[in-house]
Amino acid sequence: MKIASYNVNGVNGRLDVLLRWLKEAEPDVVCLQELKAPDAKFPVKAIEAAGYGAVWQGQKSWNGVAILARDQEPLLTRKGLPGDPDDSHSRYIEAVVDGIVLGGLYLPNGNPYPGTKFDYKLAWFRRLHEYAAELLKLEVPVVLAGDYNVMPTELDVYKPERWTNDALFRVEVREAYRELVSQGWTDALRELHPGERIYTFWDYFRNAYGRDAGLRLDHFLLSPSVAERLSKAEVDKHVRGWEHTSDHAPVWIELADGPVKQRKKR
DNA sequence: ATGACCTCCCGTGGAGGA
Repeated sequence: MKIASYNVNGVNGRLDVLLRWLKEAEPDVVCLQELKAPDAKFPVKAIEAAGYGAVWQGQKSWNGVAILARDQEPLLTRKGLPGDPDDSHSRYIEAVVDGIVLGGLYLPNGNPYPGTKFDYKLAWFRRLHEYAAELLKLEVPVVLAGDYNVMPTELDVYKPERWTNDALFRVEVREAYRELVSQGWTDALRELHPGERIYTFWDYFRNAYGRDAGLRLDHFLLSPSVAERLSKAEVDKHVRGWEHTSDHAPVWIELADGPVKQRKKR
């Protein structure tokens, strides 16, 4: 089972790129972020024509998340993260596909630091902590996938010293990510590629992609019963080199039908 | 230190992104 996450940076402006990648990569499930479209403008017909069922939570201009499933309809279980009924941002959607609970999330950017946007980011992170702990207690297979807007460690930034006061790399945010993982989640890409430089985002400025000046922002957190099935975790980096592409590349994991036994202990 | 680039909006520049 192949599960992907892709911050498309505008689902309509990027529709051709998304469809091209879907055809090439053939993921079974996709979590999308930054739809930048209201519910009524989600391109459901084109996505269905490509062979995917979809659930989505749109928003005019900003944010927006969706879950796609190949040859089936995702079973919607939640729209919005609990903990703040006044939160109007579309940043969390959840569905069950093939017995796995998929939480698709788009964590706030939080810049500039310091300020109200940074405070909102930390508050959103705290709500995610609480809800993620509840999910773990259920002891069901869960994947929390999306754009976390955090580089977890210095290994995840092309030039860490330039980012110390950025909301994506502030110590408070890295600590929040570390605490979340320590609840019992497995960071899938890091699990299979310890010590390796992996980026999922390259900004549009200064030929960042050409210089490989990237950031690792898009993460998969796996509950224990999913983590033992993890067989691959990769970034479709070449997609970032396409015309009219997003500033993020698609990221994906592959799950075996049962436990993968030969994983080295770390 | 700044800006560079790209998206969306009823726009003809501004805001937000990272």
